[in-house]
Amino acid sequence: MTEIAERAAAALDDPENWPEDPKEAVVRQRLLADRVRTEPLDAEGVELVCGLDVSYGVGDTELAAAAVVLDARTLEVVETSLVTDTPSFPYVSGLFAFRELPPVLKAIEGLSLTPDVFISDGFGLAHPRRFGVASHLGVLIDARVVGSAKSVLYGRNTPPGEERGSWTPMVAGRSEIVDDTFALAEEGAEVIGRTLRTRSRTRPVYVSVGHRVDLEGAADLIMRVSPKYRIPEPIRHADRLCGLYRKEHEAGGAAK
DNA sequence: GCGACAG
DNA sequence: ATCTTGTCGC
Repeated sequence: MTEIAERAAAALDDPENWPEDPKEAVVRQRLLADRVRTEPLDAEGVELVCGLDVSYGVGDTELAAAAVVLDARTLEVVETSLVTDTPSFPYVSGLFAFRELPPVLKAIEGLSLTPDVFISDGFGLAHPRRFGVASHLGVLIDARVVGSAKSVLYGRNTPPGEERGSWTPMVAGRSEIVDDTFALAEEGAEVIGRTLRTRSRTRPVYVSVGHRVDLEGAADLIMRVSPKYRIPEPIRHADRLCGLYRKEHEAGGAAK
């Protein structure tokens, strides 16, 4: 078992990590948020990237999580890990981690490789308490994690240019940001993420620091692993994998 | 009080 | 997230 797998198992076993209700969950987030660290990430130096995603079944009774490791250079899948589970926490915007991390940690536990960085389908610092799933996961297993979300949760956003590679900062709090002149935002307000166009004339994705990466490196990595489609390849693979897996699971078990 | 609200 | 056919575009 790898060190990361062991830490994932330990995080799952600690009851302190899994509050019963939203109220306690918020307290837990505030406590752990202090542990988030930002450090430089050399996107070009990454060799193994792991995409994570969760899919849901009908009636809120089952979900599937996938961890897919890709060779960052060729973008070929080198390992996959799948797991099915039962939701034990309701869906509450801002408290994602308490619902999705249990199965995700189990999927990570099943990996035999050690990815250089993980990509989570959600936010990191671009969160009301600066502690979205990406940061939460990173802190629990002490790994590098990048957050890549498909829609906005928190902060001010400005649409980037239409071409692939264009981006604008996501800003929290009061800012003097006006239209596309975000230079002012860099000085006064807090930059919590990046609205990034991974594909020309297609909706952008929202990148933020999860844990032990910096925003520059995170955005560079997302661009590197999204050469063709809007959604980063690691996430696309994880999405497809757990989606199909869950479908087959229902088809075989739910004999009506 | 009135919106907004990751997957 | 999920329920769902065709359709416009490269």
